Amino acid sequence: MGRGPRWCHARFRKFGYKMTQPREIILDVFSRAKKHLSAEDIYMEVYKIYPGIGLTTIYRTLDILINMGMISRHDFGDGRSRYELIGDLKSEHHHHLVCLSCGKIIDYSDFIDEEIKLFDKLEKVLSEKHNFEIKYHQVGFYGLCDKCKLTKLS
Amino acid sequence: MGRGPRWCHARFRKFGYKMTQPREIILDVFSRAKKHLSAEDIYMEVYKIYPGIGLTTIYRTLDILINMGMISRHDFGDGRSRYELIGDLKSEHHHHLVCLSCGKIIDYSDFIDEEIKLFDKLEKVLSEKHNFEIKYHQVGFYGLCDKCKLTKLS
DNA sequence: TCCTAAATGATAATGGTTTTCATTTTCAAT
DNA sequence: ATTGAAAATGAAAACCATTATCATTTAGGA
Repeated sequence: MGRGPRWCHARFRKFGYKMTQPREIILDVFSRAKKHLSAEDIYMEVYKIYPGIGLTTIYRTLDILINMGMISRHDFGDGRSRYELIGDLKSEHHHHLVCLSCGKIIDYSDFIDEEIKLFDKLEKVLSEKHNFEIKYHQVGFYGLCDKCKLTKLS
Repeated sequence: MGRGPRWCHARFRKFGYKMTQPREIILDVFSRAKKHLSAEDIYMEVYKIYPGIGLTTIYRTLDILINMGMISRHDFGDGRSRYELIGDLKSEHHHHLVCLSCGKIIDYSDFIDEEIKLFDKLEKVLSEKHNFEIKYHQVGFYGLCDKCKLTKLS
């Protein structure tokens, strides 16, 4: 609901963009994704049904979707950006555990209630104090995952 | 105190590294810095007193300092990493407001008490639950700063 | 002072992302 | 349905932060 091709078409139009097959497929890939996707992840998925696709188009579409507020970009420090749909429950809070060694990313949802309360308050105060329009926030805990913790003992 | 060249020399030795002039100057640049520095920021500062410096040495020294736990790396999504000394009051909490348009970064310290309490708890629970060794955490609010908010109205 | 491991810096390579540009596609107006 | 201007596309080259290579220099214990 509100996610079909028609709805998207109108949404694209509203922003002055055209709806194209590559864009539709990219959105479809996003809606089926169960994790954060890199540009290349998306490229490879789209390629399966649309081998003519170019990486350039992936990047351009990502820019557009970010502009339209439909996806968010994340940076986990491994040199490549990850993207995910906004609006899904899973993406409402961008809180992660990131392994500095192997790059593994774990989403967590502990203490979400407490966090939401604090972050709502923070967002309100910060945006007023610094005259900042806050779009989203990100929380990352960085360290070593179970496996890499063992490796590092050598 | 505990920051002089002698202290650093011993600290480097302890990790099997040698103390060199480039490294000493880089540390000096850090200690005088009032904000997060990019590799090139550091390069340009060091260049003023040591024109023989190479960018490669900057990057290698940054790796070493991170390994020794003397600096931390931050990623604000503009494609280049920033670094700052650990141990200064200002760097104890890596909480920032980042402008998505101009890249401006604001450090804030509101609600720090409440945040510390929550993050201590979170760190404890998460590290146990996921068997993760947490080194540090980062919080970022992303949006538009006062100036860019106006620009975007056009 | 000497010796060896470590550090250095010029250069080239890497890899994710952007730019360029000639061609193709979309879609509102006809 | 056809048309035409504006937007989108993809191949290739450019970009740029960071990393690897390697011959030369330096640090610091013996």
